Amino acid sequence: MYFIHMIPGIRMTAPSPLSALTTRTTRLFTHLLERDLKKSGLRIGQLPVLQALQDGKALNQKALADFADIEQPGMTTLLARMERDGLIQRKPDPTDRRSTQVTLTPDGQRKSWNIVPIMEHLTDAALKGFTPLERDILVTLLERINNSLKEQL
Amino acid sequence: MYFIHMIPGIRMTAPSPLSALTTRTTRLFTHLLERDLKKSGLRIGQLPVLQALQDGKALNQKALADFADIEQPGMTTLLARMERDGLIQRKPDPTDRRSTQVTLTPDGQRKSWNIVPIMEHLTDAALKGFTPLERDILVTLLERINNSLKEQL
DNA sequence: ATGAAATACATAACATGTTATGTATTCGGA
DNA sequence: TCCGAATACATAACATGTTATGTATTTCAT
Repeated sequence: MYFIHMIPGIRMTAPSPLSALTTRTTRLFTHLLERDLKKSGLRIGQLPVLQALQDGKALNQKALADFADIEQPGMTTLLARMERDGLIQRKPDPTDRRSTQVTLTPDGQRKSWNIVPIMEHLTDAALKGFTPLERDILVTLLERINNSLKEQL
Repeated sequence: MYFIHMIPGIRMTAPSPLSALTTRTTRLFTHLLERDLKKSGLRIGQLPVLQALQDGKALNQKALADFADIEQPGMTTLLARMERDGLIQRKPDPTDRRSTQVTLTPDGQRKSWNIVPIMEHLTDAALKGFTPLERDILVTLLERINNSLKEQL
């Protein structure tokens, strides 16, 4: 049986600038992730693309934008930089001349293997001292906020 | 007496890409906040500056950068845009010729009053259905993650 | 008192994202 | 079948942030 007051440090606070708190957390994650990815020559914006294409899949740019949850022009410029840096390849879709098939280069493939341990290490560091229950509570509460915010769209 | 299982929707999950969850939440906050601020002619990056100077205070750019938790060059360009848009004024510090005193213009002052209700409304929407206890738990857990991540810097 | 270090600001180059808009191709209904 | 709508991508302009670097001023230790 778990009691909420068993969560270390729990205290009753005044309303907090919640968006500022999530923003700071995200910027810390971003900063540390960029630092760790640097050794592999990767950038944080590239992660969703590398993840989506890791198993050799070919996707078009719209599908990648949807996967990464960014707009299409953002994906276009991201892929231009990744192509410039030799991480991906684009070739025309033979079945639809509007569309472009994107795949990882061998170098992109190789570098993508570094991502999982880096993410795991950082997540472990972030959740240091968390019980599995606390982690679940956090995820649940964040997802509830996410859903509430999506209703505002 | 509170039991953790009383938190609606609580369930035991596999480890989640926590940074992706906080990033999505932050981007939702940003998107909605930008939308609401647009009516007042404000942008999200301007909020810390308006907040720091709201009561007529004059701060130099370094102090504002520290307050906003961004680097100095980012604050320089932000203030250049805000000056261009008539929200702030810069004048040389008479006691230190390296330094610039930044103050809000009357227009900046006036617009800054719109911020608090907008933030409150969005926070209320985000925390819809949260008990005060749940809000406190979320803040506590996020602050613990923040502190753990800062140790990694 | 002076010279090295620290501080405040600016600028350049860049990554990452947005909205607005244009172009080419494909799809689907009259 | 053909024309208008939808789709895929590109480009421009911009906001927001970063690191690297330069310049001017101030501070501080010898």
